[in-house]
Amino acid sequence: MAGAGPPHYASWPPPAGHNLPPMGDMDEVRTIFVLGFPPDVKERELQNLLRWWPGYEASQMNFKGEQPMGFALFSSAAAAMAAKDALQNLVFDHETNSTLRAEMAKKNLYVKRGVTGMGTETPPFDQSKRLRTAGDFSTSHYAPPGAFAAPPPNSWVPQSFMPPAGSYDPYAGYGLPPLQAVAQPIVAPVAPAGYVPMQNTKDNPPCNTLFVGNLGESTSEAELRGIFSGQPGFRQMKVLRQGRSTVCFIEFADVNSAIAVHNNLQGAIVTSSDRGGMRLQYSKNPFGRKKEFMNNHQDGGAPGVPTSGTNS
DNA sequence: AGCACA
Repeated sequence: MAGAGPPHYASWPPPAGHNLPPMGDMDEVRTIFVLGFPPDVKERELQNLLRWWPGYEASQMNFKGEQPMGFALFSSAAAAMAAKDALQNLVFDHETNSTLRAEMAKKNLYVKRGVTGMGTETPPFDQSKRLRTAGDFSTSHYAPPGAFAAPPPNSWVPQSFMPPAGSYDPYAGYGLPPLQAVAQPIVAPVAPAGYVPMQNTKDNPPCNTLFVGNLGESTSEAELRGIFSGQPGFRQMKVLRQGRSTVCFIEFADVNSAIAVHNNLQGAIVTSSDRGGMRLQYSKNPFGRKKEFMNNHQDGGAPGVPTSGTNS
């Protein structure tokens, strides 16, 4: 099973800058996945945030979970990557301490062109009951209606950034200045206050999602996020309040990242909790995967291995 | 100890 599975992230062109292939292959993932929005975010906000970006094609906000999830499609993997980096750690809303986290999506956002019911495509994550796109963009790229003269200040938008009008070079804006320097993470990395020996009986087989237990009801999500969000491979986390205790799920990009954190942070003290150290276990069900029992006897034993999409 | 989301 240790198969060298197909890479989740298609191999991008190296950041050499100018040797980029003209308009990436169509099978490259050129969609980003953005988390960290405040719960009251509007899809329009995502669109207005991204439509300035070179190569932006469409976006969609998914409100299914506790946290809104944004997806945005770009004209190429390079453009998507650049936008992803630009959004990384962007403070979206100071009031709610919302800091964005962006990753490459696993699949491309499916943009419904018309209302034609070709519903066989599978957009990232859940099948869209709620497929929304940028709306009406009949031109190859979105041309702003002219309402906005200047991008919002204090943001990632480089000065040289102008929505291209006629000739469109998706790489014009690439090789951008180090944008991360502008957007400071508000989720400061938090080092655990200390460690407590934690015996972990009854763990599950390793997978890319950790289950965090032994957390008191007072446990602060911010502290957890501070501890975990900086860990290599961190994808997302979800906190669940269960009466007088709290549990938390953390998804990582791959099983190895989860294993590392499982070992390194075992028993780490969570200050806001009143129970000392946290217990880290592998989740019974990885993020985004349903347990399949009777449904699929063929795939009985690899909890950590997502059935990577049949990319047709 | 407590395992959601799809």
